[in-house]
Amino acid sequence: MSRYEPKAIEAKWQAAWDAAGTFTARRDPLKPKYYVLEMFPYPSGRIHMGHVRNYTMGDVVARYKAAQGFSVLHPMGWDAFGMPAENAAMERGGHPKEWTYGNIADMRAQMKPLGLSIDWSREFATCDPEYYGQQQAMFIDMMEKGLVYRKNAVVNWDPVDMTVLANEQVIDGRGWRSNALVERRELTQWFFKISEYSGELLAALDGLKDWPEKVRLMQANWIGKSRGLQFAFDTVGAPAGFAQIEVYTTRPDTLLGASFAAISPDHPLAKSLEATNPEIAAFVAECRRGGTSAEALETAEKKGMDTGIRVAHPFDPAWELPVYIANFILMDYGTGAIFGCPAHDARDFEFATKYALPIKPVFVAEGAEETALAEAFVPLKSEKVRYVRGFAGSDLQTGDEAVNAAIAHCESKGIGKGVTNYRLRDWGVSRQRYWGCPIPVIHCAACGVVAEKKENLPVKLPDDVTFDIPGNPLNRHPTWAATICPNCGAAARRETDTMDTFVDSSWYYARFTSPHAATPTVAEDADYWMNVDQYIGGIEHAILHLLYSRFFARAMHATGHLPAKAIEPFNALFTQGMVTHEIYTSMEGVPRRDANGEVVTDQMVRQVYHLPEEVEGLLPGKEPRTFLTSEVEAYLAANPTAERTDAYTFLAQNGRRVYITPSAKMSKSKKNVVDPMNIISAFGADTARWFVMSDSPPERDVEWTASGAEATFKHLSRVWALCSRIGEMPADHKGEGDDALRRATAKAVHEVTQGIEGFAFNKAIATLYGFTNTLAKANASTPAMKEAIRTLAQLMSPMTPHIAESIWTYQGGTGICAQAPWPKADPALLVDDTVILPIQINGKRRAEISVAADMPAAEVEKIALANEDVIKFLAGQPVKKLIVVPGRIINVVV
RNA sequence: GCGGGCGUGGCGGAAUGGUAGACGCGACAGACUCAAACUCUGUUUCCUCACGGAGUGUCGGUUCGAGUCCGACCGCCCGCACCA
Repeated sequence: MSRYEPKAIEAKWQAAWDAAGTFTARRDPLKPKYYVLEMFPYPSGRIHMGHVRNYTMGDVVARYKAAQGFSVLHPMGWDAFGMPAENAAMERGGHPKEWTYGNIADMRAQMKPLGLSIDWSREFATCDPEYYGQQQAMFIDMMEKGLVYRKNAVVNWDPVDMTVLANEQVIDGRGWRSNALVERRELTQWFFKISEYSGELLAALDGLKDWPEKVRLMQANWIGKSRGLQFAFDTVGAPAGFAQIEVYTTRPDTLLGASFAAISPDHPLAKSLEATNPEIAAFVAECRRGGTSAEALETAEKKGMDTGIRVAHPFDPAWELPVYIANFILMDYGTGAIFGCPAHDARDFEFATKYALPIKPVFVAEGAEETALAEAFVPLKSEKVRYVRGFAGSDLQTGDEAVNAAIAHCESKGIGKGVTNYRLRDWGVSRQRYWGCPIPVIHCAACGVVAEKKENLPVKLPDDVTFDIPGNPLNRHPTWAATICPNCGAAARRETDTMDTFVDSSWYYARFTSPHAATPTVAEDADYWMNVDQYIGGIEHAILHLLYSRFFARAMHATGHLPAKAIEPFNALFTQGMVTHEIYTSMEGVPRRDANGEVVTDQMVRQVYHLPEEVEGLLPGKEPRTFLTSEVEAYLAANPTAERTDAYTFLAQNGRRVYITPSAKMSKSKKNVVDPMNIISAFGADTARWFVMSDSPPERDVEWTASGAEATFKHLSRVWALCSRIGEMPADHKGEGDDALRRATAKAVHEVTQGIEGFAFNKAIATLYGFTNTLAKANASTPAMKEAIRTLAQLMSPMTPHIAESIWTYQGGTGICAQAPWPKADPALLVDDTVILPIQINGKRRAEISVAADMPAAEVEKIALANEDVIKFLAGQPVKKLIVVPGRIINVVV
């Protein structure tokens, strides 16, 4: 064998796998199936290290499961609709379609050299009409099932870009792209009825045993179940039609502490009053302004306005409460109206204090007496408290008990009823954008909103659009929207909204089971391949994508597109950490200019970022770091917003000092990125794959370091050299220690298997390092050495498949390593004949003895007490207790 | 504010309640070399010449035995944030 040259062998083996169709997924009735899926990428055009880590993890699992005898499905596709393509078209011209498909081609070309075991014949992009046409078909099916509907909703409207913005696209009240002040507009929007499944989506979380606890918790909080009482106040002095106000409360036990009622500025009553009362109109308008994330930061101040209307307390018609319009009441939770109990709610307390409303405690701490409150008293509902103004249940009870008693009491008196509420809202999917899946409905003057006929699908996006003016190109296209009503045949107009791109990613996992079918799914395929056995992706999708997918699987089942067993589509979920890198900055002088462009002062210092490869002073082993210097301190003093840099080195090119900030997520703006393509061309894909799996546990962030990548390459080169050496051993070499080597091999098999099974890839790799060292030092017979290195190749193959194939073939392995059955460890070889037992005296290790593994405890005791060191440390003291844990440890207590 | 997670060498990190620091990086020493790089061999938690002692954020508890379990505190990270 010659030198280790990854470029040559990697291309060779990738071609060999392709030619043999090694990774083509097939329905095989004789094998158990295994479906591994990594969250598919957005085709930005370049892969990054995060992709490498994500897809390598999935690949390790896929290759391992294939070797275990599973029929593996490991597909790849593209989450290809979305705003960036339109933004690119607006900024640089061109068409989103060309931009997107061009990026897909580029990214595929960058991914292929990684040698992933992907069945590329199943590849698709969500912007393929074949894909989104099926999505439209399901949309229509869901309309029929009542899972899709239209309603008016308040949205963030960007008046410049003329589109709806998601909450996270609104920054400080302005559109993230246009910088225009965002307006709250009420528009008719399409919604998926995810709230219909609130209870089920919450309850089913308990069954997702192989999901991270954190994700389940985040989803549970997001769904936000609450149990409370809904009842009506009779009004006094309200306009016609508002004889009653429905309120919802989770603390009906505090009804006797009520001091006011409050309604949302968006409540129908508020709207009615606004029409006739200019003062109220002004207040309500003020509340509606902003209304985005900025406001939350700006001020938590509670504001309200007394409407003059009064309501009667349900327990005592003579007791009247004022009705306020308050800025902190949300219209779309509960009924949009509340009763305020300031004593036991922080918000109500703040409000009552401001408007001098009464604050009467309903309960006090167990054993305490009623006193004036300086702040709201809000103990856990599980805590026992003493009710001083209770009306149901015993005086001494927990909040939970009191709530239940209060609901029962009120229901028996005919005052309202117990209600379960959820925080989860219906999913608004309308987007006034071009590059998305068209909503397949038609607006007819006579028939209203009508679904397109299925035989007319897909409703394709027109190609002849321009992006030179803001707004939705579909809306201003001269002919596209013009169509005929599928119902009456009259001239009608297409819906010009497209779907949120989260819809596209809510069912792609199901489509992979029959990616080119003429229906969304095919029953036999979905039945065989679903569910996804292992899903891998970023924690950032913990809520939206994963919750939408869970909803969609249920909706697909309801419309006959998925079997019942697939309503929870992902059996196991793994969320991987990010790839991080140090950040390098230097200070650069820039002239400061006034408004006319005239230079005012010579220089001001600016922080500029540098790519890792620009920082040549960072030579390994040169200890380039020094702690804070006065220069850095001076810079920081002059630039209070600058990030604190705590170390520096030198930029070799011009001698400028470079400051190092600790690792952060790789990002283009900070230039702390390492291009996977550079790594692959320098060291090969196997090095990149091995490195991203080593060192850190996969759920945690991994720091990319140049020295770490080099170390990996060196290690693979050593394995290569070791393989050559073993290959050149004379066939009749006897050596010694065959048995020990077999034991070491069995142990390695066991530990690597455990490591992969448990998603502890870093530990599996640590084992492989250790085993390689053992093998390198061994002097066993030639057959034993060959067997050991073949096993090493197999154990390495999920991580470094190319070098593994070369070693396998060179050492006489049969067929393709990727298809060889995973090695099994002989249990007999995992147990050592003799064990070393440490001896503790009073819990401190003092000696050790070597005994037969199966030696009876009584005999072990004898040997331990006869040990020289033990005798020395005991110094004649009597032994109080002697603990022998077989195969583990001995503890002598004196 | 609420919820969750995490604190182990110079660094990334290992340790079913049973020898703390596997494995890797870095560092140090030696071999090879005219020399350096590469490569190979070895050392590397701290204190102590040594014997020995201390040690997993801090304090306390349970246990024959605690990084691991329990309680309080400190620090860091993440998620949610007017949800009545």
